[in-house]
Amino acid sequence: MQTMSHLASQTAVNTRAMGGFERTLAQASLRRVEAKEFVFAEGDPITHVFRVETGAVALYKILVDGRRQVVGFAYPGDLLGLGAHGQHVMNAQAIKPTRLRCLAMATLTQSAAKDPTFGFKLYEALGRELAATRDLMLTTGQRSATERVVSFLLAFSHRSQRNGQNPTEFELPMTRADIGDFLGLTIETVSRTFTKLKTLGLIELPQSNRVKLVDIDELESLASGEDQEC
Amino acid sequence: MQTMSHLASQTAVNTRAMGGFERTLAQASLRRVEAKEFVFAEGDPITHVFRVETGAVALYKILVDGRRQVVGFAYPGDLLGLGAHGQHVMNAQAIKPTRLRCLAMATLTQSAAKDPTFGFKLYEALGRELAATRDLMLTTGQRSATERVVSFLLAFSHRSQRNGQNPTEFELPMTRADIGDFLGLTIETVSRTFTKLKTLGLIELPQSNRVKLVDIDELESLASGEDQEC
DNA sequence: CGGAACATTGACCCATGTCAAGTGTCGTGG
DNA sequence: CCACGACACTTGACATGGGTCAATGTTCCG
Repeated sequence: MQTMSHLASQTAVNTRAMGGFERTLAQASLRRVEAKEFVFAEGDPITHVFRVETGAVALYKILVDGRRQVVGFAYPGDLLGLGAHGQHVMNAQAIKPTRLRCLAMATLTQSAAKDPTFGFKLYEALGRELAATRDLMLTTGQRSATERVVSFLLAFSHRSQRNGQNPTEFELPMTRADIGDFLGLTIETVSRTFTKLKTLGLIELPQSNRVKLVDIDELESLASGEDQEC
Repeated sequence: MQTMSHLASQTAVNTRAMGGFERTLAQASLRRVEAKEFVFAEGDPITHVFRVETGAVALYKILVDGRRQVVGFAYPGDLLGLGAHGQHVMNAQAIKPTRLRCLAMATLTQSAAKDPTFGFKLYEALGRELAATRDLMLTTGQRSATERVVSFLLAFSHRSQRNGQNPTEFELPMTRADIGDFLGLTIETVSRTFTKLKTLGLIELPQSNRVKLVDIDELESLASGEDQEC
């Protein structure tokens, strides 16, 4: 299949294969944020682009009545703050202690002006982001609660595998509320779905935010219609 | 507010303020497609970028079990085919007779290589697309059926206004099924919601795909939490 | 005129939301 | 070391919005 991105896999732009970008970032300043601290908020002027070094960040929008849509999570290697102009249109909040590289917007635009391929690379990176967002939309728009949760777990598993970590057992850095607001479900439904999957013997939950995938084949088939990665 | 895009407003990239792009496109070849004809399909190699001149196109993905997610509609001025690499990851199907300008991918990459700002412009255009997609996600993920339908109608109204057309009465080029698959609702729910809005005196339906917005203020407040355009 | 495609409407039901209670787990302070 | 509160998570009972299935209506076109 041609799809290059998976649910939740690339909700922020990854910097692999972005050439000179790595070099520029290596010497960018480092910033630490604690869990629950904001990297930036909706309405903030855009001054920097960030790359997550360690930790994890949730990206979300809020409706006036308080409902929240998490549009993605950024993990090590992911970029934050691309794609918007002038002001941020969403909130970026750390969900665990996080270190970030900070790259001034001015540097970014300068690079784009000098290197004709650079802007194009940004474009391509955003294209991947867009594909991931659309995959998520497919999930939240068309799938049942179980399908959503299973897709989410499998996506996390694939990400772990790509990063050379254990794809069958991992720690979820986010709360049930974050997962719910990401998948368009309530906390309770997320919790019940986890319990159901555990009862079916498809997963284990040694702790509430540690997940072990027991029967991946069955899980894959539960996430019916999944747009498989190649 | 800073949001530059609205539900459904920019689901495909618009070419306004894209400088040399206009010039290049003006001499690009023209293609006609009939209603229901595909502009491209998932898996097709990407050979061209298209700009809608007249008509309308639906963009969608399909799950293996047949469920469909419409991710957007492209209207005159909108670009189709940006953001993907190698192969198309979705289907683009005309929903009425449509004329398109066709621009070879090769031309696009050449322009990007020559003009350092061109790639950056593509990036910015995709940024708007991404923002629109996230707005849609907020809608399908967090809102009730009524809120979704009303948001959709208001977005269409705003688009009409921007294009100098009547913002209070317009013809919807798409079917109820298209709207449902866009908003994550069934045909029946879309239909019932239209009927309800009509009964409440908020809209009129002279024909089934012609809508008149009667009480826009009340509609705006029904689309609660709407991320207003500035 | 007949049929196809689309839209509307009704009856029913179920998945998921809502509300409420109860159960860890962790960190802090006595 | 224990008590306490804060917070996250789980579980249950119940309500309901929207899905499903089925029938009917409408429009359009051959």
